[in-house]
Amino acid sequence: MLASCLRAGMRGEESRVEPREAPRVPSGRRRIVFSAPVQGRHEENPTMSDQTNEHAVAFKDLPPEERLFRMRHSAAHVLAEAVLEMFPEAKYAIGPPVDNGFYYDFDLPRTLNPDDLQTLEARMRQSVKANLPITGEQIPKDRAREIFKDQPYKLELIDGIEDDTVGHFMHGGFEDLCRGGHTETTGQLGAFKLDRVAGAYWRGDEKNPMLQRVYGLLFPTKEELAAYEHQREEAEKRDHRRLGRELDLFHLDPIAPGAPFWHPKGTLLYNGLVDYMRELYREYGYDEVVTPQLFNVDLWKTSGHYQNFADDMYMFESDDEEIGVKPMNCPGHCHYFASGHHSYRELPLRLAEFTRLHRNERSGVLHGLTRVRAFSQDDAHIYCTPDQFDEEIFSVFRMIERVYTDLGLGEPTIRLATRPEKAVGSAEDWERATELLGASVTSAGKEYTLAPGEGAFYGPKLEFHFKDAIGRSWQLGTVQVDLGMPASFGLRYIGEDGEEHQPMMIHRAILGSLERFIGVYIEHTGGHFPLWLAPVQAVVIPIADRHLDYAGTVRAQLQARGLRVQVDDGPDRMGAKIRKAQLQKVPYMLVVGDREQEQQAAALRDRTGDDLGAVPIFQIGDRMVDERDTRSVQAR
RNA sequence: GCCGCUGUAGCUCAGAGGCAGAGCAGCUGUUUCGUAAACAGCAGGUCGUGGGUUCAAGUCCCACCGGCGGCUCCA
Repeated sequence: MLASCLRAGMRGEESRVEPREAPRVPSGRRRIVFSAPVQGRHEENPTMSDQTNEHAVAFKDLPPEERLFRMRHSAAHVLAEAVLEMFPEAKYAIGPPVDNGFYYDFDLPRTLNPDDLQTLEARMRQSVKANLPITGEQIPKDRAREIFKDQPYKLELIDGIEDDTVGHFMHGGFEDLCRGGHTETTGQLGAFKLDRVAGAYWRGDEKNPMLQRVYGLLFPTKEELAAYEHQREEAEKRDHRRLGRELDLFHLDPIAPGAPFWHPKGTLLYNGLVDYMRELYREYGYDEVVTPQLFNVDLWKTSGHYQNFADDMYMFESDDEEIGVKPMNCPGHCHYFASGHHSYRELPLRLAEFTRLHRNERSGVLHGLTRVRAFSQDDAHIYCTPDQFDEEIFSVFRMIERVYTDLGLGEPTIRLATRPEKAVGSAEDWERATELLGASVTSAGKEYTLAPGEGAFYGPKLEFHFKDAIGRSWQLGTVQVDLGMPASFGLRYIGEDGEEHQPMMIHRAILGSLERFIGVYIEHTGGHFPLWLAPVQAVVIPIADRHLDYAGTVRAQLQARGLRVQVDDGPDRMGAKIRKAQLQKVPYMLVVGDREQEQQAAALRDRTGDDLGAVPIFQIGDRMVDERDTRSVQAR
């Protein structure tokens, strides 16, 4: 059964949509990519007809996504033309279309500044105005080598192409090595704008020289370009670093790079999520443990982390021992497992841990809460028999679904990450484990796409990605099979047959790093947390000082029901207090004046601005308790 | 770590060789107010740090440290 499901699942690869030539989708900040309309063509080995019949179908008759792809691709050429004109000695590398636009990489005699972008953009507009025809043909490699004899990057690209001929595209006096996909003329570029210049390693390898990458934005119309820029501004308003400060949730300081200071309100949010996960752990049969922070490096040598990640671990000497601060929980959990005898009756054993992890991330990658050096995870390791494997994976799927629903995250998309270059275990084990994971996804009625070579060193993994409120995709949970540690830690259990067996081991996290999750969740909700997670659930706003006592009574009544309620007893007028609460995104405002005091009520207002009229306090309490206990995902 | 940009009050920003500024936030006082900002006053700074040029340096130069945007990495 698994095998047939497996084949079905593997087909997911074909439907995978990725920007061609674009960097792999990504990481850290780059994980946040606005969803792209660019659809997949065949990236590798385009057929001859693709190129010789470049303009066989009129540009205007192409599907819109193909037109956009070509506009962006041609814009990259026009950019390179402008750069070569500005710097005749420039070496040009690659210039693909990407989400939202295009880029081109150059090796230049000096660094570009923002004024240069203006100049280049003006020069590009001249090419657009000239409306030059873009022509392409297949030429023999030898001729291409002659044409690009002064262009080392192009020569390297030519060497890497397997065919006997390569694509050659021209417009005006500009020529480029290119597999094609272009507009008919330079006048068909739509609305574009040079965006920024950034460094990028040649072929993405940090051992190679760093080139200057010029990014451009490009959309079919001015309106769409403006809409994208507007969306980017909106995204900035949701930036968790900004909201973290505005909502008084956390701060970062150079005194502890990459280690957030959680403020009281942020801590409520943090602990709210931890409490929630603990509740699920009880329901799903997990056992929580607390293992050490500091281990003799022997542990990390056994697990393989020392060999694979020593540079990213904090290490120091103490009492002539070499100590490594824990970057992951799994070796500690394996050590716990190995410390006792286990019967098959104890399996599956699901060990969860929330304690703090430290990873010495390189300074350049740190980013708010989404890339930190100190964090904790809703991390767990499942030790089970081979028979139990499927059910354990399904159980994790159910839990993920539950969490996504409760948090209002919608349906995740799944990627299956396969064997990386640095890996433990045999190729056969990898293949088997990868198949198992893929099959479990399809038999759970879900689909996945492949992420070749992106697995952990100890095993293949499933990644769960969710799309946030403004269309950006984020990786959250993972499920991984471990092919190394059960053996390297000598894990054994006694089976029904009385013999020793090696358990299977599954790593899984649902929210992943709590820090990162909260960062993502802040941006997803724009700070409008559901009531059960809101640090302050209601603010009581007295109209005049004579209502202060009554406001205090209201707060006490609600606090008695376990609600987090504050009274705004400051000197502001009511309107200002409402504004303040609104900006703090407090779910409910309870305005109390003479009339409300009379009726033991409050004028209820929610953060969408709706006035819900005078409501008796006990009813407000009922409403809030219900909203909290059902974990209602309130409208924003 | 690498490339580029950037660093002035808690926050957002102006000042670009010649006395360190504004708005918001904060504090004090007046106002006691009916659904997104009452009014007045006060306080707030080694202009990221260190060095240099200059009669004079937020301002020019160098180094370092943060931050931002990319690249690389992400167990």
